[in-house]
Amino acid sequence: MAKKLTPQSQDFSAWYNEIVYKADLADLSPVRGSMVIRPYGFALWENIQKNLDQMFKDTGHENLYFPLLIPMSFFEREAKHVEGFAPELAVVTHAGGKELEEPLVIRPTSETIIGEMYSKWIMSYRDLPLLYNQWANVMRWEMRTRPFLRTTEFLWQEGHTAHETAEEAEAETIQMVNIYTKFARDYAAIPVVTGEKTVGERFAGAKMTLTIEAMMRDSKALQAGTSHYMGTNFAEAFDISFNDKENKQAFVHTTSWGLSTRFIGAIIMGHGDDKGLIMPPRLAPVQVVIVPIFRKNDAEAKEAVMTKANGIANELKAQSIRVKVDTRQGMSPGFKFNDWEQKGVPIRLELGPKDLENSTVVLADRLNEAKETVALDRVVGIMADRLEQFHHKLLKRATDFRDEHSIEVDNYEDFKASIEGNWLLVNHCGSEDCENQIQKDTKATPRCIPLEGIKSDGNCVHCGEKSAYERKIIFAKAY
RNA sequence: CGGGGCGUAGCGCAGUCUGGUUAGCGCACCUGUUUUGGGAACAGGGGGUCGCAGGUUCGAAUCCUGCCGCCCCGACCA
Repeated sequence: MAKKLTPQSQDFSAWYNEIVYKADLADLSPVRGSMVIRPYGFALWENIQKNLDQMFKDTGHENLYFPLLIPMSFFEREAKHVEGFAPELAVVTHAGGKELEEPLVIRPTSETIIGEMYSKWIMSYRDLPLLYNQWANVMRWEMRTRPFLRTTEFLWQEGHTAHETAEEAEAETIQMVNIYTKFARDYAAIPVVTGEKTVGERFAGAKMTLTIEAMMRDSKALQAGTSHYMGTNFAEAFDISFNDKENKQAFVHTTSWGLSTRFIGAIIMGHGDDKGLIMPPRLAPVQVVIVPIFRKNDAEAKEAVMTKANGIANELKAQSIRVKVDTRQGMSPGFKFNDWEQKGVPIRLELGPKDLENSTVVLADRLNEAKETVALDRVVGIMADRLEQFHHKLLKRATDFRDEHSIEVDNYEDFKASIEGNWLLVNHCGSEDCENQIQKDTKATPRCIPLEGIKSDGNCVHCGEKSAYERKIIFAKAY
């Protein structure tokens, strides 16, 4: 713990790996590529879950649960889907001491088994729309893994809806990406760019993929949530048909949308600095930490300080503020200050004998350099407002950073010169070959066609063909 | 699967080239004392199949053979 974090500017990846372990978010597990999410990390995930879940329910969705194992044959029904996932499937071939007749796949996503069940449940237009979501774990056997960003097993929610018409399903797809956008901005203080994936970057089997893209502090992009319109592809593969109002058979239009524990990676890299994490207050496991200060052999002072610290904590709890009193023994106050800064707690109160004499408390804000002294009888009253301000300061900081590192370029020389450290807004022809050449050249990929982008119909930044979109699209290096 | 590297205490490493008593250092951990308002100091202490198996030798962490595992870079990906 005494060791300093590697500065972001020196080695961003090293910084990331160190802070994940130092802040007690996660630990390595014995199985390659999978991790243990520790209480501090899991509390963050629980806060993500709780708030997103409410947003889903507010828009009419219900939760349910599908099983982990899926028959292998299901993956062969939708050609593009199997093509997309085949290399990264983990397969169970033996159980109960015998080889299974048909191998079972550990779900990499649940479209197929959900399709199977929906085909039994949906008979009539009266059964539609079907608006379900599940919180689950999934497995994808990735080549290279990193804590939270890409682990073999990860936690997520996957929403799967079925609709009567394309229009309705598309509206759902857009509604859900908008929920992700709002969640990222209003809870995580991350100003994502929302847009559509190009054909080459679409989800396996989808007709439209919408994404939220977040800029990390090294200015690389992280896809933080996606919402897909599947058309009738899955309905046709799994025979999800219904009788419409005219008593004609029709296939349903389906959507799916997901946000995973990767989002924790977005919070770490989107806000963190050289001191460690910076937790967005609305999701922070601990919003306020109180560090009591006293000498071990001064029982009277200890008693007075602890009583006051617990008193403040109880009053904050009564306002539903998540507060912790650091009662750990044998650690110097300086150590504790650094420890909580590393963990990214937004506001820290330091309370010692000197403060009690003056009826004050020292308040340190994770985003400010300077500390301030606040009257003891005011500190509880200002806290909710301080946390609100913290959220807005954090969001502004991230928004300014994103905007400073987003630039328009209109020729390939400038593209190559500025791709390091920036998101580039460019005209593009829409060809997958052209995308691939740019990636080979620069490691940058099309992140999205922003929903609210700069209108433009110029020529492709790389090949000079006419733009395929009526707006500029974002290219960036990504995680 | 191509290229590179590493397996010695919970973590990070030295020792291996040139075999030799009890395998060492830093951090972490335990006990005590003094400390405590920005990562405390001192003293004492616990903890090891030196990746695994075999071989050479009076003697192997060190030399030989085989195996296993992990990490980094690339192609793939939320």
